[in-house]
This record gives sequence, C-alpha cells and structure tokens, in this order.
Amino acid sequence: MRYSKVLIPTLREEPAEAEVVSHKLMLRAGMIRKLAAGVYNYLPLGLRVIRKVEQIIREEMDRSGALEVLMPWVQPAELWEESGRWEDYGKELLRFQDRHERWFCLGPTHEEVITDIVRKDVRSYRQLPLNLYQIQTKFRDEIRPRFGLMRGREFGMKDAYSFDADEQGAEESYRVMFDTYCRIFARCGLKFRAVEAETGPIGGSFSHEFMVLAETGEDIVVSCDSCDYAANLEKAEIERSKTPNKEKAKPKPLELVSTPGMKTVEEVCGFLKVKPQSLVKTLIYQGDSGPIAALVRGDHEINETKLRRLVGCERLELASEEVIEQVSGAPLGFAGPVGLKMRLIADQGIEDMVNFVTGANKADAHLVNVNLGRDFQVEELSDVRVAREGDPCPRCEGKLLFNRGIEVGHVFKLGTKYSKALKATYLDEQGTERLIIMGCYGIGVGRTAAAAIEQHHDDKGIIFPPALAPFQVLILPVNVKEERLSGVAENIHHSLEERGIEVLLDDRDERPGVKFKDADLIGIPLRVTLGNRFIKEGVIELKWRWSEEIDLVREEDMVDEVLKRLKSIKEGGDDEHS
RNA sequence: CGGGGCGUAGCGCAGUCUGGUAGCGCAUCUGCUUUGGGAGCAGGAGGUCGGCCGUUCAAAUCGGCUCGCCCCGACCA
Repeated sequence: MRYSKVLIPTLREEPAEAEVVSHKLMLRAGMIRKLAAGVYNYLPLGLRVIRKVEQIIREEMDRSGALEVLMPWVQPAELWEESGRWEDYGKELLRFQDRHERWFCLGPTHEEVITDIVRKDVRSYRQLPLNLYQIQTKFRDEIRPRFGLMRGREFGMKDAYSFDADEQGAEESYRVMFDTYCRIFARCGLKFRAVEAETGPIGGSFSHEFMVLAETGEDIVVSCDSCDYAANLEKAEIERSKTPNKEKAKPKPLELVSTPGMKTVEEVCGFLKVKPQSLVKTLIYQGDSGPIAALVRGDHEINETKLRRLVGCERLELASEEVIEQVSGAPLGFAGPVGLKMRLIADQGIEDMVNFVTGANKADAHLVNVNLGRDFQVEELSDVRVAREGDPCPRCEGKLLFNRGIEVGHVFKLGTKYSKALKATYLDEQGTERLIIMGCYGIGVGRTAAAAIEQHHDDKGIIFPPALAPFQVLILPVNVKEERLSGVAENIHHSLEERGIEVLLDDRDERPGVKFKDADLIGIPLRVTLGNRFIKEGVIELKWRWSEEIDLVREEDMVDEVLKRLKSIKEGGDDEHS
C-alpha cells in the first residue's frame, strides 16, 4: 500500500487531551480520533490494528470450539427487567425509547440476550456444552471515560458465554477459556498475568482477570515474590502471622484519656503522641441483619469485600452517624470495642498488638492500654483488611509485591444466575428439567491494543509487536525524486505484496527526516531504507524498529531476506524484541 | 455527583487581569531551491474567539446563563 494513498494524519505535537502514552501515541500516529467523550473514530491504521487483535481472538476462540455469533447492539428492556438488571445496573446502562415509547438500551454486555437465544433453542443435554461468542461494540455510560481506548464509553469487546449441563462441564469450559486467553495474549505479544479475582457469593477460584503489566494501569496486581500466587487488590489474601509475637510487652492497666475533638487516626495519634500502628480503628457497618463492628489497626484499611464475605451479608455499608451514636453511645470517631454490645469482627493483624489505643464509646475520650482478651472479646479474628506491599503471601513464605496492570480480559463462572432468572433449562438423560450452568468470558479489544502500546514503545513512538502491527514492512526511499531509489522501492513493494506481505511504501515527496520520524512513530516492525548507500554501493538497509542494528542487503536478496526475517519472528515467539 | 481547570485557524498556544481593527509556532496551498532524522526563501488561504443573553459608543476581554472537554475524587458486571 502506498503511504500517499492512505490517511495517516500523524501529529508532530502531543494532543492536549491525552494523558497516557498509548492514548498520545494512537492520536499522534493517526490511528484514532475522538468524536465525543469516550467515543472514537478508528482511522485506517488504527482499524488495521484492531482487526489484528480481533483476528487473533477469533482464531483462538474457534480453535477452542467456541462458535461465533452476532447479537444486536440495541436490546429491549423486557429482557433486562426479567433478569432484574433494568433496576440494578444503574446509570452505566444507556436507556432510550423508540417511536412507540418502548424502552431499549445499548448493550453494555450480553448475558440476557445470549441466555434468551439458548433458552429458546436449546432443550436437551445432547445440545450441551455450548460456547457462543461475538466480537461486538459495547456501550457503557462510564462516569469518567479516560485514557483513550483504555476506558472508553463505546468500545469493542469479545464476549463469550459457556453453557454446560453440570458443574464438571462448567469447570472444564472455564479451564478451556483460561488456556485460550493465555494463548491469545501471548500471541498479541503481551506480558500479562492471570490473577485471582473476587467471585462474589459463588465462591471458589472461579474468576480470573488477565492483567497486562504497565505503569499506567488502573488496577493493582498483587503477586508473590517467590511463588506464582497473584490476585487483584480486592481479592488478595494475607497470611496470618505464623510466629505470634511471644515477647509481648506486659499489659498495662486500662486508662481513659480525654481527647477533645480528636476524631481521625491522625488527630488522635498526634494528640497522644503514638503511631497509627498502636491504634485500633473501630468501624461500624450496617449489614443485612443489623450493625457490625470491624476492628483494624490504625494504619490498615478494611477490605469490605472480605468483611462482607466473612459475615455473610449481601449488602454491607458504613453505618450512618445516627446509627453509630445509637449503638456506640458516642459520636463518629469515638467508637471502640470495649463494652460494645454487637457483632465484633477483628482483623487478624490486631492479634499481636498490646496496650493499644481505641475509642472509648464516649464523646471526646479514648482508651489507652487496651488489650484483646482482657478488655474485650471478638466473634472472629480473621483477614479482613486490604493487602499492602510486603504482607506475607497466603500460599508460601514469600512476600506480596504490588504492580500496576491493565485488565484486558476476565473469565468468570456465572453459575445459574441468568439461567434461573430467564429460565434457561434443558432436559437431562432422565428427562428431568435442569438449569443450565453458565460462564462468561470477556476481552477488551481496543484496550488490548492500547495495552500493547503501553508495553511496547520508546520516546520516538510505537514499537508494535509484529502480530498487531498494521503493516509488517515499511519501505522508505529517502528521496522519491531520485528514480533509482523510487524504482527499486516500487519493485520491492510489488514483490512483497505479491507474496501476501503487508507492506507500506512511503512514496511521499517529503524530506528524509519527516519520513524517518513518521516511521518511528507508527512503529512498523521492519524498515527497508533506500538512500545514498544504495546509489553508491548498491546496498539497501534493513532494520527492526526495536533495534539499532542495521543490516545491508542487496536488491536481489531483499525479498527473500524480508520473508526470512518475518518468518523467524513468527516462529521465534513474541519475546524476541521485548 | 463533589472539587479544580480549559474552550481563540487543522494541531499546540499567546492575547482576557487593565474593553479599542484577532496574533505566534507547526501544519496546509503556490513557486523556486533543498533531500539520511520533523529544510530555506517568497507569496497565499484559513477565525461569526464554544453558544445564548446582557453591560458598553465599542466585548475574545466585563456580568449572567448554557454547552462541551480535560484532570482529581467518589462510583464501577
């Protein structure tokens, strides 16, 4: 393809609207343009990259036995009312009415529709298992779209849904998708980790997020420094200290101290001249069946998901000030475990603490030298706080490390949530009607492309992994007015295209500097440069985008050499250049 | 939704405080020169200064309203 015939509007300067590298580079390389907040146009170069990602996904999904379908973007409200999500989904669901004033929404996901397909046409165990997928545009009216394709409102997504007759089958379907995802992201040339994610009330390790490690990631990946444990921050477990502090200081007598107006941990610590580590926070929560108090060390954070799971609540939120006053007898900021008559859950981290500070359940007062066991008892001592870097690994003796990551994929066992709500059932061998067990599996297409750029770039521009590059080869004649250069460039271009190679010929009458800058910016893996050395010595330069090394090749050998190199890259795996 | 910021040529920005004929760099168009890392010279085109209402002899500039965008936070199958 000729550069002069393609629309590749590169930008010399950084667009003011972009914050992260991938967004800046996609705009500068002329891949995308914004149409509205979180809504983008895909220009020729950008679309080619998106199609590459989609094709890899499609091939691997097909290989796994999944079947491609296509569901509508516009969905009727009735289905969502049936699943209960018309109520539950919130403002992210963009709703509108047609001319008959019937309600519809733009699909943010397709569980309802796919379940509807299956319930209508799947009757027998003989038709199971089934895995249906699509690559579709989704719309989620995000509160704050940002970072270009990384968090758009409209975005391309591959979503797959598995349907199985029993638990074993569902687990197998899950495992197959897990492996398929690993292959997809490896083929995309990404460094990624599959991390355990929170599963909600279902339990078990049946949810994994696929995270691409990158500085600009919005999520935290918690991993162990010595084993392969990895989880997201919400899920990350903390091992209970195996060596309880035997040499504890002697408990001192309990003492009530006046702390006028000192509500926060910082205020109390400053006032009493103690460290946050010597303080225990008491948080009052409102659960399904009444208030619950949670204790955590002053410098730790409660993990509400862990707490909710432990106490077995559907809903759990911080109690209002009125409730706090009512149950603790003191205003917000002065609650403490001593004498508190309600469910008391403590983080295991307070087990080792001696002579700590807590609220006194009395306005403007705290207790010092409080001790667990002597002054109060708890219902449970467990892991209910948010993990921190350096915490002990739950699986081995190692310590937890924190990294930033971009969530590009998620595999999730749904169970029977939708099959129950929408009555998707089948008849088993005995003729008994049973609920179908479902799983869902998503990949953000644009986000995967953005993540690849986050991982593969330098200060000059994008360094595309070959599998995602919009073209494999860029031919750059330094001066197109020099006929010896442009003629040979044309020949090579033609020969490579004939062999099915994606080649871009920079036939623009631009100065060499401009062409080199654009070449580096758009990041095509292999560059063929024709310049003075060809005129003088008859040699053509060949260079990988990620390397400084330049090899000299004669015209007659060029096509074979390019083919050889592209082949070696394909076979050599994707790490060669990273 | 709360806080902060921005809207002036395709892009990046100055001008706004202190009202008086709308500017700079890059890009773009024409011509000549130039051709290995974002060229030089000459000439040209491009704007209802986000929109509406108001104040004023006069508004990009002052006031009110409104729309859009960006950042931080809260939220998030």
